[in-house]
Amino acid sequence: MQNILFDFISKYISLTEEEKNAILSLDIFRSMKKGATLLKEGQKSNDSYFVLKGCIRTYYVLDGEEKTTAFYTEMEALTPYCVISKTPSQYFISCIEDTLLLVTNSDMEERVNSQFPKFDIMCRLFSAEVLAKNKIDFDEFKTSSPEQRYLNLLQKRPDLIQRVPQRQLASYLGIKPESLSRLRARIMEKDKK
Amino acid sequence: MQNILFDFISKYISLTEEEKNAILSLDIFRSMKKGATLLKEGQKSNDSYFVLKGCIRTYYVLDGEEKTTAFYTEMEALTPYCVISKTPSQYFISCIEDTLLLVTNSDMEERVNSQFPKFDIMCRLFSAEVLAKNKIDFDEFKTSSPEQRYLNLLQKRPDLIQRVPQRQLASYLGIKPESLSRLRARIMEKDKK
DNA sequence: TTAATTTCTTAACTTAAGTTAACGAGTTCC
DNA sequence: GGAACTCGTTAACTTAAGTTAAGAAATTAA
Repeated sequence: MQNILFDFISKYISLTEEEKNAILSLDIFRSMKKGATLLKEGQKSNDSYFVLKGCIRTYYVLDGEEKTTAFYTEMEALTPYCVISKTPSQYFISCIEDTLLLVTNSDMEERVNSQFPKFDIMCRLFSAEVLAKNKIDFDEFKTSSPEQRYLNLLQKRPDLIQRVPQRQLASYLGIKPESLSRLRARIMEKDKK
Repeated sequence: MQNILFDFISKYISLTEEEKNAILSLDIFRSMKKGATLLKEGQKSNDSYFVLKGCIRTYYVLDGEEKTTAFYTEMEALTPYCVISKTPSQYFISCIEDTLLLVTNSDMEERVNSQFPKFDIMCRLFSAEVLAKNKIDFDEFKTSSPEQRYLNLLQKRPDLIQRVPQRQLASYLGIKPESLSRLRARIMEKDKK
């Protein structure tokens, strides 16, 4: 279980045994059940999440409707905006599957990072990478139609389409569930020909 | 001119005179003319940008059409994905106005950061903040209609609507220029009532 | 300053997403 | 086991974005 984490970290920095032990001693591994809620709208929090196994999502409740905007799966991290801004969260975070997470809080991070400055470097490298990738994703979203987005997802993250309920997938694609159904039927029809 | 930068940095860390001088000695200030191109599709680069004054945009050329996906104005930073991935860029970057920039390359950053580990901390804090904000922006985009996006932009970044050509604004909002024109006319009509 | 080019707007038409409603197939909960 | 709910799909209808085209306005280049 730890190995998943250390393999991931090794992509950015190399760790000594001492540093590995420091991480393990933090007791940040958390196992969550499907459906469990990590953060609620209106709530304040200092916790960041890193998914080792499973899947979590962020969603808003707008006009009584859930709008799922993002999924985080293996080796993806999320620091909610409320952690940065110290304001109540605008969105919910919950587990779509049984999920194994790292949960860290900002105090803990500051402490460890000041003890091991190397972690600052890792965080910098990791977030620069995620930032640049997010931009590409956002750009792609802006420049394509719902149908193209769906086909694109089918290529790049076929697993998501399997593991996520359709209605969540729909709002992730920026459309209504009925439109996703129709769009899928349209694609099937084309494929037949 | 430097003060703009140091004021900004002071939001994250405090700098000694030595550290300030180290930054200044890097010779990273660049003044660009309106229309100048910073990065082209297909090109490799190690340069990151930080806008001190003016405005730059990123755009793709798809089917011979320019698709502008992002604008960066005062105190906003961009590290292109090609810098991270070491692959040719998928998008262009150019100046919409006469622009004053910091241009840093990754070697330079590594050197300075290793000399002043404090900079790693700053980069970590800054990118964590930008990352969390980008997520909110993306979420907002997904959960709203083109018209809502435009009204939202009118609230949050009225300056952009002034300084940016309509057709660039349209693709930034994920629609065609004709749709933006129509949408604006629709809003005007509503306002009249 | 004029000519050329690009930009913005408007209009008519097409296409697809939003909306509302209905139905069958699971799920969850008494 | 049955009732209440939720989920995914389909259909009919509404609304708005995409497309094509044309003309006026603004920019740019000669």
